[in-house]
Amino acid sequence: MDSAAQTAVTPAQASADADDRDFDALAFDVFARNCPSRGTLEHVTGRWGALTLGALHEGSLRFNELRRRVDGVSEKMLSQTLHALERDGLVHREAQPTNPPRVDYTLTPLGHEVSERLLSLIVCVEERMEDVLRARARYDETRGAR
Amino acid sequence: MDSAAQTAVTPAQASADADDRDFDALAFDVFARNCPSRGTLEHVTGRWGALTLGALHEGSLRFNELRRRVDGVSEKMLSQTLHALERDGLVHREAQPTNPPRVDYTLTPLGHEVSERLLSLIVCVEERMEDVLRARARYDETRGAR
DNA sequence: CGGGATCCGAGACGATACTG
DNA sequence: CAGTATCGTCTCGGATCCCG
Repeated sequence: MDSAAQTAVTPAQASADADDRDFDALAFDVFARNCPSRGTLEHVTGRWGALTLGALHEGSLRFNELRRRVDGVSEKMLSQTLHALERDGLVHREAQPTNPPRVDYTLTPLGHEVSERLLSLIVCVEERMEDVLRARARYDETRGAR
Repeated sequence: MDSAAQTAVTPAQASADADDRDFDALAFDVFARNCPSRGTLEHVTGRWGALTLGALHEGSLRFNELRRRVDGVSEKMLSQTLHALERDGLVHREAQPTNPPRVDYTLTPLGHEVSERLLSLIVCVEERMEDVLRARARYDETRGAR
């Protein structure tokens, strides 16, 4: 696999002392303001994106099944979220022209890779939630609950 | 049946109608609307939370170092983000009463665990960014760019 | 059932100014 | 340097109505 985003560097210009920037060999640096990966990361980690991917990680789901699983999401936001994820190639949409209409949403292989990491994070947060709650109580006590 | 009635249940988790949830034994289900873990997850995965934790994963940083590392963040949002993360017990703030003032932000052990998973996700997205961009181009082409 | 279109309020966000 | 306070903008997101 070649990296298409790699910029050709002339030997004359490639001064070996690029010491100001510890380049980590990544073509897409999410820390840079204009990097497209920041947008995708926000789709993935956004309020509804994360939960949607998490729900689909268990298997294919239909629109209203997703709505029920992701408690509290509105039709609009779910639709919007699914569009963004589909556009980014993380979710596959399969519509069947039956009546009543039936549409299944599934993770793509790429989406599965991402959601696996995401789930790991979600589970980690869930498991450590008691620590978080204790830290919050301590913080609020010290600061007078702001 | 694993319904161990004695599993450590915190007083904070009061709403428990567990008749419909059979898939796991997690006390804090992020898919539930009122679960506090959802808030913490949003702090962690939010636009600035994720990048802040990612930046701190490499080591302790000062306020303005963070500002420079997390490209594009405003003082206000960085401050706000750090407060939320500190309150959740993910970031430790250490102020030294020197002149000029010096404040270091460090990940707590818990924060480190979380940021490790987060970084895994971030790196995954960065590495697969070319696939994402290709998927987007295909999507936009098919749909006529919306 | 599976959505799209529209309205509108709340909160996120950035720029600026000010403090210690 | 390390923030807080205030203000204006602008997006997010829910409610509602509508369609195939």
